[in-house]
Amino acid sequence: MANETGRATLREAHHLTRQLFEVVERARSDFADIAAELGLTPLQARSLLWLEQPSPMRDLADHLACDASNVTGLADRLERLGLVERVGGGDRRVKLLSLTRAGRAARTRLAARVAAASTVSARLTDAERRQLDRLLIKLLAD
Amino acid sequence: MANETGRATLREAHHLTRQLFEVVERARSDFADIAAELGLTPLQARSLLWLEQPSPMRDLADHLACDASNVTGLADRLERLGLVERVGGGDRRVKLLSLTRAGRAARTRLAARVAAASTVSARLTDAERRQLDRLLIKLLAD
DNA sequence: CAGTTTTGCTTGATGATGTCAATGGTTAAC
DNA sequence: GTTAACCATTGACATCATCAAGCAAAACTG
Repeated sequence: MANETGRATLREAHHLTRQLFEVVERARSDFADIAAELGLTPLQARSLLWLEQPSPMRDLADHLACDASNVTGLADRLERLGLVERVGGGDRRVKLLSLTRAGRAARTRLAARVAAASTVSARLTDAERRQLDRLLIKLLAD
Repeated sequence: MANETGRATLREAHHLTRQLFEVVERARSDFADIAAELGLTPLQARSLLWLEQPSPMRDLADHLACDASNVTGLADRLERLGLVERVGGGDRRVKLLSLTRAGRAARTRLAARVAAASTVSARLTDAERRQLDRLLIKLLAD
């Protein structure tokens, strides 16, 4: 690890990591732009897209991998924007976040824009996509 | 784009994008952990690593791709931690951020930990790294 | 059944980061 | 030498993150 090859590998790894970050950063930025077009933050847009079905706030917190108290504020803002509403479920502890009519419209627009902008990997051929898939799977293996 | 192939491609692209995010998220999380070990936020750690030479706050703002006013607060916090200090350069408008002795020590520790944890692509063979490099370059092409 | 624990949501405190607009001091450009 | 551009700071504001505390409802336990 202290020889020439080791150092070269480290530099190379760093280079690859930086490129990976750049690709993702670009995708993230594209998504943020789309969200901003609808006056939403990325997190709000992600929530909207995920809320295909009325869902417990707890589940949304899990999906977003954030604290439950965070979702309270998030839901407050989305509610103030008229995009979601809190409705009761069977369990009276639980509040389901349900898209309003306006929320569904926003979600549809979001989805369409995201799909249209999903050119991230449109630059790759089928074979290249399969290659990338294989590499990413290897990187993500436990 | 409305045929079977088009739809399949879209799904596939989404799948790949999600995997890319996951890889980067893992790397980001690893970095955040390392930063946290030194009581730093990721942004503070990035700044420290970048401050190899005393540099204008403006340059740091450019590197971090954030507003200059943001760097003021960032520098305040790093200064409060005793890791950097503001020193004057030739241009009296400019303030250089310069690592203190403690800052250099922290930077060294950070760099070592980052290098050791840079196993993100250590799971790939040389050939696979070259493949990944080629694919990422294609994704990043303008 | 009664008492304890767990769960789901909210609230409040606190901190880091992001934006924007305005300011003061300095340099550069015309 | 006046004007324009630049650097850092400040203040107001919003978002997102964590943490601790609290309440109500459910689930579990003896």
